[in-house]
Formats: sequence, C-alpha cells, structure tokens
Amino acid sequence: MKAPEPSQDRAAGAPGPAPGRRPGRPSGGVGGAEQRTRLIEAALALFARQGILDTSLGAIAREAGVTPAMVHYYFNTRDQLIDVLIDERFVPLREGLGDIFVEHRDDPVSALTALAQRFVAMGQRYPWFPPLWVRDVISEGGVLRQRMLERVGREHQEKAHTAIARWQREGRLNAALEPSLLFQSLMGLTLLPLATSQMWRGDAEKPRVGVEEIARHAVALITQGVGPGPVAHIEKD
Amino acid sequence: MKAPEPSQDRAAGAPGPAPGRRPGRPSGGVGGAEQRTRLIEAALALFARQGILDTSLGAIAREAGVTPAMVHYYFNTRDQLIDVLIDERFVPLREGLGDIFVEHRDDPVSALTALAQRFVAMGQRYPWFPPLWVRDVISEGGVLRQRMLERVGREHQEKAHTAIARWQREGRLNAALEPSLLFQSLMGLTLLPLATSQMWRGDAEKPRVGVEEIARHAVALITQGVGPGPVAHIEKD
Amino acid sequence: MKAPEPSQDRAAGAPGPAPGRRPGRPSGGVGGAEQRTRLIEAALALFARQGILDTSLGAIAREAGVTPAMVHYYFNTRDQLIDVLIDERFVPLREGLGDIFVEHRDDPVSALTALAQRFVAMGQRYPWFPPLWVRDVISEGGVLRQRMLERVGREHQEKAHTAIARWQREGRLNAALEPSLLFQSLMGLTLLPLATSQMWRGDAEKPRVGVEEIARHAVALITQGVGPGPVAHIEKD
Amino acid sequence: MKAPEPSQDRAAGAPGPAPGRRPGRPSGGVGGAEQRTRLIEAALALFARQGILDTSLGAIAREAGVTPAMVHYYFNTRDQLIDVLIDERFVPLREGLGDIFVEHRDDPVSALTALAQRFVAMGQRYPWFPPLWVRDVISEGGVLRQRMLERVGREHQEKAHTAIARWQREGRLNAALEPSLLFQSLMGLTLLPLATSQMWRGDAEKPRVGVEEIARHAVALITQGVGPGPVAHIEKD
DNA sequence: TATGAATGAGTCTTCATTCAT
DNA sequence: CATGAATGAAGACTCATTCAT
Repeated sequence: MKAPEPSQDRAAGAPGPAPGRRPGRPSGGVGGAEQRTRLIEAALALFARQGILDTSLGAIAREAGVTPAMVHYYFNTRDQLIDVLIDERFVPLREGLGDIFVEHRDDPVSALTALAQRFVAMGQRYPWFPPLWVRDVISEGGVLRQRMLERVGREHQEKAHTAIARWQREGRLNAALEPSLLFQSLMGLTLLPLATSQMWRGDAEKPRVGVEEIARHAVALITQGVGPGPVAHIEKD
Repeated sequence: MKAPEPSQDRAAGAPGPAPGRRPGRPSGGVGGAEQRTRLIEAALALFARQGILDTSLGAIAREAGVTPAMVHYYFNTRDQLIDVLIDERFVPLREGLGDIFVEHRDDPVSALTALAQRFVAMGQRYPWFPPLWVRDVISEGGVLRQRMLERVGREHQEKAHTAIARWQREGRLNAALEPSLLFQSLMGLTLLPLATSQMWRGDAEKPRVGVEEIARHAVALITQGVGPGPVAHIEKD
Repeated sequence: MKAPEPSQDRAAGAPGPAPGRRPGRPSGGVGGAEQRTRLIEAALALFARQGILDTSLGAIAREAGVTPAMVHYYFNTRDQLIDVLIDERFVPLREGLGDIFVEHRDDPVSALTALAQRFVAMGQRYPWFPPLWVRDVISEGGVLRQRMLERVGREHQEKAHTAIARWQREGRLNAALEPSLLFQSLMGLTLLPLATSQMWRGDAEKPRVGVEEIARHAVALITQGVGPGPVAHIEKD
Repeated sequence: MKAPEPSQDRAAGAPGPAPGRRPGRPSGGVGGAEQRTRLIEAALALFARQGILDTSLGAIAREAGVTPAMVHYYFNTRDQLIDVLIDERFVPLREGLGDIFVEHRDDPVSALTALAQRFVAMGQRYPWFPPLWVRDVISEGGVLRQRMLERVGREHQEKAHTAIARWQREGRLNAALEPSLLFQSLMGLTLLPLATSQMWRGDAEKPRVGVEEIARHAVALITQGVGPGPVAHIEKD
C-alpha cells in the first residue's frame, strides 16, 4: 500500500550484519560509467536473444555479473532502461539514413541497393539489431514499436514514401510497387535473414549463409526480381 | 516483467473470487470438444496479439470465458497446449504447399508468384499466422521455432532449395539469388506486412494497405524488381 | 515490463514437482468465505496494532496461517483489501449514529452523552476501531482518511455541525464551543484512551483503566467540565 | 507496502545516477552542524507528514538536498536518527510543563486551562508535534511511544496524576474524572485537531478552524462542559 | 567531510500447477 | 465435466546499510 512512500515492518527487521559478500565483484572497482555500459550491452544481447518482455532484469544482472538491484541503481525502472536503449543505441542507427536518398536522388535503383547494403552492414555491426527489429519493432504490440513512434515519429517514413512516389511518377521506379511497403520490404529482405541466422551468437556453429550472401541475395532480388535477369532482356531484345 | 501500469486484463476479472463473479456459465454444458476448440482459438488470438510467452493461461481462460483451471483440464500443461496448437493449426497450413512446385514445375516465376499469393491468402484466412510467424517462428529463441523443427523437420525446406537450385542451373531463375533465402524472402515480403498491419484485429480502423496491395506489391517486386521494368527498357530502346 | 500482460522467462523455468507441502493447511478444507473472513480479521488486528501502511500482506497471511499469495487470491491487491475493509467493517459502524441526534433532538447534553457512550461501546466491541481511527483516519495522510472521504463523503459531518449550531443558537449548548470541533472532541475523549490502552490485545496485562472508567470520565468531562461540578452550582445558589 | 501508483518521491529523483544529476551542492561546504540540523528538520517535517515508519532515509536526504549516504554519515542508523530526534526535539518540549502545576497549585481549573493553552502554543510553534504525537506517540506500536517511555519514564505522568487526585480530594476538581485520563484528554482536545488541520503545511488553503478557535474550544469545554453554562442556570432560576 | 557504488533482504504481485470436491 | 482453493516460484522494485575513495 503506502500511498506516497513505501517501506513496512522495517522496524521489525533488524539490520543484520550480512558479512558474507556473495555475488558480483564484491569490490575492486569497475567505475560507474563502465558498469552502466556493461549493463546496456548485456541487456541488448539478452533482449535480442529472448525478446524484451521475456528478459528479466535479474537475467540482465546475471549476464553482467552484478545484482539485480544494480540494474535499478543505474536505470531505476525497466521502462527507463528501455528508454535508454532506444535513445543511446537505436536512435543513432537511423543517422545518415536520409543521406542515401539525397545522394542517389536521381537513381532510385542504386539508392535502394545502397539502402539494402546499409541494412546488412548495420545488422552485421550491431548483431542485436535484426532480432530486435523483428520481434519488438515490427511485431504488433512490440515494446519498441510504440516507443520508437513516440520518440521518433513517422517523419522519416513519410519522407521515404514521398521520395518513392516521386520516383514512380517519374518512371524511374516500378509503378506497381506500394510506396508504403517498399521500405519495409527492403528491411525484411535484409534483416529477417540476419535475425534468423544465429551468426551473431558467439557459440553458434558455422552458419551456411553469411552476411555476404544475404546482401547479394537482397540486391539481386530487388534489382532484377526472381526472373533469369539480363538474359531475359537479351532474349527479348 | 510487468511495469506498474495496471494490467488491463487484471482489471477485467482476476483469478480470485474477488469482485466479479467470473464469466462463462458455471454449468449447463457446452460440450467438451467445443470448449476445447474455443480455448484453442482464444489462445491463437492472444498469442498472435501478445506473443506466446507473454500470454498467461489465465488470459486465455478469460478470453474463452472459462476458469484457468479449465485450460489445464484440457491441455494439462502450457507446453502441451502449444504442442496442440502446432499439430492442429500450424502443421496443416503447410499442406498443399509442395503441390505448387509440382504444378509450376517448368515456370519458376509463376511458381513463386503463386507461392506469394498463397502466403497472403493464408495470412488473410488465418489472421493469427503472420504475427506468430514473425514473432515466434522466425525469431531466434522463438517458442515455435524449435518445436516446429522438432516436429516437422527441414525436409520441406530442403526440397524447396533443391527445386530452386535446379531452376537456377537451368537458367530459369535469377542465378544471383541464394536458394536457401528465397523462400524466406517470399514469406517476408508477404507475412511481414500482414503481421504489421492490424487488419487482423477486428476493432482497428481501416488500414491504408490492404491484403490486395500487399499481394500486388510482393508479386511486382519478385517478378520485376524495383526498376521501371522491361517495358521501360523497351520504351528506352 | 510487459505492457499489457505479464510473465517472463516462464519457458525457462520448468514446472517443478514441488512435492513437499509446507505451510498452511495443505488441505482439509476451510471453505472459501470462512477463509476470507479469517483474512479480514487478521488484517484488522494487524492494521490496528501496526498501522495499515506498516503491515505487509505477508504478515497478514502469516497471522491467518496461509500463504501471501492467498491474500491476493481473495482480494487481488492491497488496495482492494483496504476497500473491502472499509466497506464491510468501517462503513457499517456509522450506522444508526444519526438516529441519536434525532432521538435527543431537544436535549443536546444527553445527545452528546449518548454519543460518547456509543463511541466507547463501539471501541469495546470492535477493538480494532480506536487504533485505526487514531492512526489512519484522523492522521493527515492516513490511508483511511482519504478513502473514507471518497466513499462516504462529509454529509454526516455537515449534518452534525448544523445540529450543533442550531442548539447553540437556541441557547441549549455552550456557545463558546466550535461546532466543527465538537464531534472530534467527543471521539478524542473516548477513542483516544481506548486506542492507547492495550486492553484489546489478548496478551496484555490487566489495564488500569477499563472501558467503564473511560466512558464515565468522558461523560463527566463533557457534562460538567473539569470544575468541581454541581457543588459549585449549589454554592452559587 | 507500496501500491502500484507511482511514488511521487521516486519521480523526483531516485538514488541511482539515472537521469537527474541529484540535488544539493556536490561540494562547497555547508558546515557540519548546519547540515545536521537541516537533516533533523527535514526528518521531522517528513515524519510528521507521512509517519516515521513510512519515511525512508532517502526521502529525508532528498528533502534536505543531500545524498542518502549523508544521513548515515551523520546518524549512523535509522534508529539512532530517531533517538536523536527524541533527545533533541521531543524531550525539551516537556520542559517547564511541571511549573504550571506549581504556579497554579491552588487553582486546578486555571492550571488545566493554562495547560491546554500551552499545548496549543506548542503545536503552533512546532507543527511537527501534533501529528507525531497522534501517530507515533499515542498509537500503540507507535515508534516513539516505546522509546519515549524508555528514555523518559512515567515520572511526569505519575506526578500529574497525584496532583489531580489531590485536587479531587480537596473538592476543587470534578471528582468523577479519572486522574490518569485527564492529562490525555487535555492533549486530545488540543493536539488532535491541530494534527488534523493541515495548517502546519505551508501550501494548504486557508483552514476553517485556526489555532485560536482550537484553544478557545478546548478551554470552553473543559471549564464549562457542553451545557449552556451556569449563566443559563441562573437565568432559569 | 562526503559520496558513488553495491548489495541483501523484503514487499507486492502474477502465474502455472495441483488437488479435492 | 468443472471449479474453487491453495501454493511455490519468480519478477520488479525499494530500502537501509556498508565501503572504498
């Protein structure tokens, strides 16, 4: 209960000596900021592996080698931890994404190709990204989905849609595509296989399909479709 | 986890005898098998909405209008409920999928097109499928992923890979594609947007992108790629 | 975390046989409503002894010989338990209180005397009442204070004030008294000593001042004041 | 306990390094004794507002603008802080109280009147006193109750009882009163309304009943009782 | 003098599961 | 066939306290 402030029966429970230091690094200093980073990374790793909702703070603490109370010490609440993750790790990922549209303003195919390659590179560099994107960003009810929208808005998406629609009107892009789906398709073609392959886990067996293959496959699909490609053109000619 | 925000479901009527007398008719028979079906469907709906791990048996019972103990009565354990779901709902979905490869043996493009359309149709008919596929089948650590593999194996996939590779050798399919990724790409292009659009929820406002658009977009992408298409080329010529 | 619905890592933790029945009455039936009553009474006893905020649900459960989870089974949350207490135990206490004003409409002194005696009787019959009144009703920030106001409102108080003010105008009541304080004074003169004396605890040593003395003292004070009383009048005469 | 409602204090700035850099000046010296006094006063204010058991050391530190560790630095443990409060703030309040009995040795009515006025004055000067008296001194199980008894004993009370009893034997005081209750009655008539009125809180809206009214009411009640007073009687004659 | 870091214990709450009826 | 009662385990969060710096 405790309308404004907690703690009960406190008088009853004597302080207790609690002499035996048990877990974690009892002392020997790690440095505050360092510990915080360690926790953030542990959280990202576990969130990617198990999903956000299904990862307990205790699990994160264990992964980082500290007590669960430490997680609260640094982030106060689970929600705030997630907010930190979004602000410090997710939001920065978007950086420079818009530039691609600007640079390749007149060549949509190369723009989308660059975008696909960028996604793959991101997924390789930040292995937690693809799984989290799949599970907690695009899934309805995904934890990050709502928060990202709150924090970041739809601006970026809208811009992309506009650019795509323009290209279509100019006859530079397959007019049968749905502007609002293309972006997602690109991410799906790249991040989905990255999320599935366990390559980002240290202990996994050698994966059959590597980052290279994923990038090549995605680019091939978006540039040429599944058909036999240039050959077909030649034949047509 | 469980933030301090009051759980919506809890408010609706908790397990205890507390206030609301609880739903369902206490007696008056519904018929065993019927009840079982009702529970399975409630489970699918909730699993799709919230993810499997984040749906409690109590929530399922509430959704179906019975007591939590009933769920145990019919399925014994949580794990067994999931197994039932896989056997009775997921596995059947695969049925007839192989036929497409046979029917379109000599025309891979139309085969893949048919496949894409099939996925969209499946997603439309079984609205729980796309979200569950995204969250719990392809996501690493997804609950269904491991079990599906145990129960179903990779046979199907292997067969598809073989067919695709053959088409590539025969020059009928873009050779730059990765056989083991193509199938997943197809599903991604169709199920991903289906999972994201809330169209499967009855109470959602009219979505901007409907099933039609998703199918058309996917087909356009796989058949022609993002480029302006052969027609444009011809015109250019 | 868990936006709408809880439970995490559940998959990881196997059910476990939990063979050893430990506390409580493992079985042997107590009957639902009976248990509920038992819990309410345990709660009242502890709340009276330690205050509401400082009594943990665990303590209540222990007092009633059940697991803490049982408390939630019957009351869902702490707040709801308190609401039940208010509705089922506190509110009924007020019953018939207004009648006193009606019965003694023309004799304020006997009305207030009756009121004082009524308070003492209430405190004797429901030993949890005086301590709870002192700690959680009149104390600012007291848990019951706010809730009682929400549920019951000030109606009763207002009525009493009006009656008192009328008596004063009619010259039947000491005009120097403050109408809005008189009611509280009466309760203070009766419930305060009842709250302090531990007589309501079974294990206390024989108290020096019993219920009788408290009632007599309060009545004497309000009817005659501290002065030597009738004697003075006689002398005056 | 601690209901799900977000603790107001927590929002203000939790212990962790989380977001808000924390209050106070990190360095720049305030002077030890000064700091100690500030803490004592913060503690008194919060204890009065929320009760002793329900005020965390962290809340006190925050109120005083220092780190929670500082509280320990100055007082070692929670219990010792309370002891300091008793010794330095509560015990001194008693000072000079006995003199009243001596001064008005032969006029009990004016002695008790003076006493009542003294209580009101104390409550006005030390606004933390009435709430703490109600909640933590008179309430059974109140934190201060036991400690006060240990540190101060019943001496004072006994003396008062003796004086009162003597007056009664001498026919100067209403013989129907209970000596051991009179003192408490006096405090109840004065401190109780003082504790209830939020006047001691700076931000409260103008209270209807001020210190003046409380004093007048208490004096009127103890000197004349609730009846219309001797005057009325005389008139009747 | 002062504080950041860290922890163990405790609180409320939820949930899967069991069992007697 | 169905359910109410009950429980153990776990999770998030708070807090008093310690300690090295």
